Amino acid sequence: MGMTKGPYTCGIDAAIDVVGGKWKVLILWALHERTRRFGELRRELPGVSEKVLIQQLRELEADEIVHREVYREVPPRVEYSLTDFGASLNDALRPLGAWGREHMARIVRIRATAGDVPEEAERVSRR
Amino acid sequence: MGMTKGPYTCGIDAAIDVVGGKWKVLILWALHERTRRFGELRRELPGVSEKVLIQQLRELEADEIVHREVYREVPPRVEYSLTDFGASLNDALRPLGAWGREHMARIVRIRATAGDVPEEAERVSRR
DNA sequence: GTGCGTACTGACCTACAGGTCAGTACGGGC
DNA sequence: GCCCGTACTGACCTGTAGGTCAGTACGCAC
Repeated sequence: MGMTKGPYTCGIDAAIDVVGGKWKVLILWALHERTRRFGELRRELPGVSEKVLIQQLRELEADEIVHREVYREVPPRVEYSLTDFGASLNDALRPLGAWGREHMARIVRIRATAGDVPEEAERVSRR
Repeated sequence: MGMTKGPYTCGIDAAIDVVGGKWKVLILWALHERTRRFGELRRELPGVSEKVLIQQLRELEADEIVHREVYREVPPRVEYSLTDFGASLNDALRPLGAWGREHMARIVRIRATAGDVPEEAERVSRR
């Protein structure tokens, strides 16, 4: 995804570099309500593979967004939670989530209507 | 990028589907201040290829985020601007941009320090 | 000693976003 | 007749994010 990009051109660039993985925002969303075990997270994100889930959790941990707590038991137990830093990121994402929720219907409608591409002649404005 | 994903799991998912291209947020950012010609945009986004820039502009146009105005002159002139819908998306992105700008130094520092991966033993908490 | 549940790890593969580069249409200037 | 600048288009290639799947360590229960 991102990771080790050169100096960012703007703040959004930097944020996307941190949260740009396929499942990362969903992970943040899931951890927002409460601490979760690895297996819980996997069940929470239908379609994610174990490999990628761990991978993205590790990256988020490296970025100090999530905290990983290992309990040396058998069978093993690992709990993931948001750090304060992660919580602040989640807050910053909230307006975007609200926008998406608010306009989801419109987006879906546009997507469904796609293919009705107007001819170039019609797209052009006469001067 | 996104395009025609199934029903979204949450609002952020939907928003990312719209704005998830490599250059799309930068395009929004550039158009936020003022209308731009195609060539201006290309110069504004160092590293973008013409093909991809056009592609992403077309997708944003299809999503009613940007407006494309063609002036039938020679040489051709095409101006891109934000729609009201696009402006609202830009507003929703602002907190994320602020977060990134605010914590950019930290992110860069973390990235630079990466490789100092603590041993598993040290990462584990004794109970 | 066989099988269980958990949280991983690693080799392998694939799809596709995005990059490269050459080509097109248009009229104006020389 | 030829080249210029602009805004594209399309064939081709590549890097890599992410998916599949098989394997591991660990103690406990039976």
